Amino acid sequence: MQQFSIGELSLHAGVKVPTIRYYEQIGLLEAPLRTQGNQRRYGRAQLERLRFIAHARAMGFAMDSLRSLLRIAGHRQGPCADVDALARAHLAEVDDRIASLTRLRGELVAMLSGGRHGTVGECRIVEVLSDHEQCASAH
Amino acid sequence: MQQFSIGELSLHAGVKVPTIRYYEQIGLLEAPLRTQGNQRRYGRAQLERLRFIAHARAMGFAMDSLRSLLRIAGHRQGPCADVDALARAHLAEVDDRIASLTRLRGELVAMLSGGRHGTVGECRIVEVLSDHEQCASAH
DNA sequence: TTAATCCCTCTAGTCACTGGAGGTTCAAGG
DNA sequence: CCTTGAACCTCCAGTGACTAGAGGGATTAA
Repeated sequence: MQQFSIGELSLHAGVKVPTIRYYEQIGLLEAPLRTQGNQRRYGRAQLERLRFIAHARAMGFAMDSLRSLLRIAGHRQGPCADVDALARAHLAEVDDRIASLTRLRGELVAMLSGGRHGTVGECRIVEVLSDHEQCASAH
Repeated sequence: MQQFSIGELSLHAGVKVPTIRYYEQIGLLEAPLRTQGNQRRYGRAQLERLRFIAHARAMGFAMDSLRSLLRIAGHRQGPCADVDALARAHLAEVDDRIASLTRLRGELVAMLSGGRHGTVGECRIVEVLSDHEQCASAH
C-alpha cells in the first residue's frame, strides 16, 4: 500500500502544499497518518479525494457545493432521499453551467471563424454572458 | 437616456452595492458620472458590462480571464491577432469545462436513475472529477 | 420641509488560500 | 554510522475578492 509525503501528494494532485494543510485544517481532507517524526503520510484514497476537490474547485464549484458533492460521492451505496436531493440540485446547477458555456462557446467560435479579416458582424459575447434571463438558477 | 443609481444597478445586475464599488476601485468598471451631491449614476452600457462580469464570475472564470474576455468583447470591430489568440485560449478553456461538466452530468444522472432503490452500481463521480488526465488544460 | 431611504467614504472582517520565519526530520551519499 | 541538504513541521502574516458597519450627507415622496 502506497504512501505519499505531502510534497508527493502535492505533485500528483496539482495542489500546493500549504493548500493541502489548509484543507486539512478546515476539515475537507481528513488528517492523515503521521510518521514518528510527525510528518504526514497519505494513501491512494486521499490522493483521489484531493484530485476531486482540485478539479471541482477549478470548475468553479463553491466550497459548499463541493462539500455536498463529496457527501454524494461518499454514498456510493444507494442514495438516501437526502443525497438524492443534493444530486438533483447539482444536476440543475451543472445543466445551467453547460448551457451558459455552450452559448459562450458558440460566440467565441463565431468570432474566430466569422470576423477574421476586416469586415465583421456583431460580436455578441457581451450579450451572451450578460443576459441574465437565460440563466435558470439565481446567483 | 436611462440613468441608474448604484442601488438600481445592483438590483438589475444582481451584484451587491459594495461589490460594485469594489469593481470600480480595482478598475473592472469605469468610474461613472456623479450627481452634484457626489452620487454615482450609471447608464445602460455599464449595466451590460456589470452583468457580463457577474455572469462570467458565476461561471467560475478567474478575474484575469475575465479582464481578457472583456478585452475581447470590447473589440467588436474585427479582432487583431492579439484578441484572436485570447479568444482561442478561452475557447479551449470553455471546451474543457463543458467536457468535464458533461461527464459529471452523466454521473449524476446515472446516480439518480440507476441507484434509486437499494441495489447499486458503482458511483463514479469521484473518478469523473478526479481524473486529471482527461483535463486538457493545466490548472 | 421634513422624514425615510438611499448614498458617500473609510475601515475592518471573512474566506480561501499563499508565503515566510525559525526549527525538525528524512534519506541518500560518504 | 554520520552528515548534510532537501523536504517537512507549526505559526503567523499577507493577498485577492469581496462583505459589513460606522458615521455622516443626498434624494425624493408626502
